[in-house]
Amino acid sequence: MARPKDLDTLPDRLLAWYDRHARDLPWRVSPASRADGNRPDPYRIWLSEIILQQTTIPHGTPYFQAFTDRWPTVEALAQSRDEDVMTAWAGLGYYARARNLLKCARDVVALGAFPETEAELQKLPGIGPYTAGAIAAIAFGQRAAAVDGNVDRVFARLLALKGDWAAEKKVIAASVRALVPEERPGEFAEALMDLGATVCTPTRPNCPACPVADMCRARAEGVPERYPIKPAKGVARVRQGVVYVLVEGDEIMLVRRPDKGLLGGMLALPTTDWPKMGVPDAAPPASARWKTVGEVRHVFTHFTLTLTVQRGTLKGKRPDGLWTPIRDVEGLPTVFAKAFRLATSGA
DNA sequence: AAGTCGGGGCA
DNA sequence: TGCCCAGACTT
Repeated sequence: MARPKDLDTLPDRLLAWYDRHARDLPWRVSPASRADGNRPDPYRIWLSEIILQQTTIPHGTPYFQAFTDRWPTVEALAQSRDEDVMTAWAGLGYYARARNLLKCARDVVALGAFPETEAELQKLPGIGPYTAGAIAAIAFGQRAAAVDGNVDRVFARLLALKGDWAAEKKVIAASVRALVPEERPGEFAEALMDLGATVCTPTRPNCPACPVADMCRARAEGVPERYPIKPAKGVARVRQGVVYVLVEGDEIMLVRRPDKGLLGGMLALPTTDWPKMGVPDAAPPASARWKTVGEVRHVFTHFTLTLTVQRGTLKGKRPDGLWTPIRDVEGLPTVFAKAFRLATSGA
């Protein structure tokens, strides 16, 4: 794959910049510490990469601390109960990550250790092209590329890529792979991501602070923030449903959602479905005197959900469910936490 | 190749 | 409101 000759000095210049400007992150071994012979812990690198998939560092960091405090090793995590991991993950989103996290931990324990190559890592659940490259490079010093959203943006600008975004992303991946240095491949990956996160930012890139600004075609064109050029998204979709807060005494009825699909495997309140079109069929979990207490609105990636919150006090026989003292409720995904708060606050 | 899958922060 | 964030998996 051909690449502009003028990117040849990028790795050395980027690593020199990284030596002075690396972010200090809980799972990371700094350049100075690496110089002292310290190496990243593959378990912590893997865990941080899974947590940070499509997740900001401020949001993910407290979860990383909580997970490593409670499960300091992959062996400890592999032995934990599924419900405990799902509860610890509640609020982070993309819950398939939590299910795959546990599967992966158990696979790794069965293997005896984390595999060290990109290809072997990518066979594990929850580890795709980006994460495999990141772990191989950062934890095992392999010459692998880790192309995340930051790196896509940095290279879209460096090369001023104007074509179809899906096709340009392949150009970027090939360009980055060709540039990964033999020495310090992991720090090269970290440096590219730091550059994107702190200098080559989405809306207001700080080009004067960029160590490779002179190589940047978007900078030369004068409007670097115009890149990357992505296709417009479709019209926003809206759905609606009903969520039921069924109470008896000081206990509330919860349910466990099926593993597949939206909020899979998570603790939840009973609901109707929320069809793509029209209104849902009423599906209260028991016959009771239901009163509407309000609505909650929640934005998912590809639709906005409005749930009517109905509250009922049970008089007859309890339906099957996870009846839980109201004060002990934890581990609900955010949309249900909103409904729970609405129905139990001041009422 | 296109859809699905969360949640929070910010312009 | 729309976009972004250390993307992966399913169809």
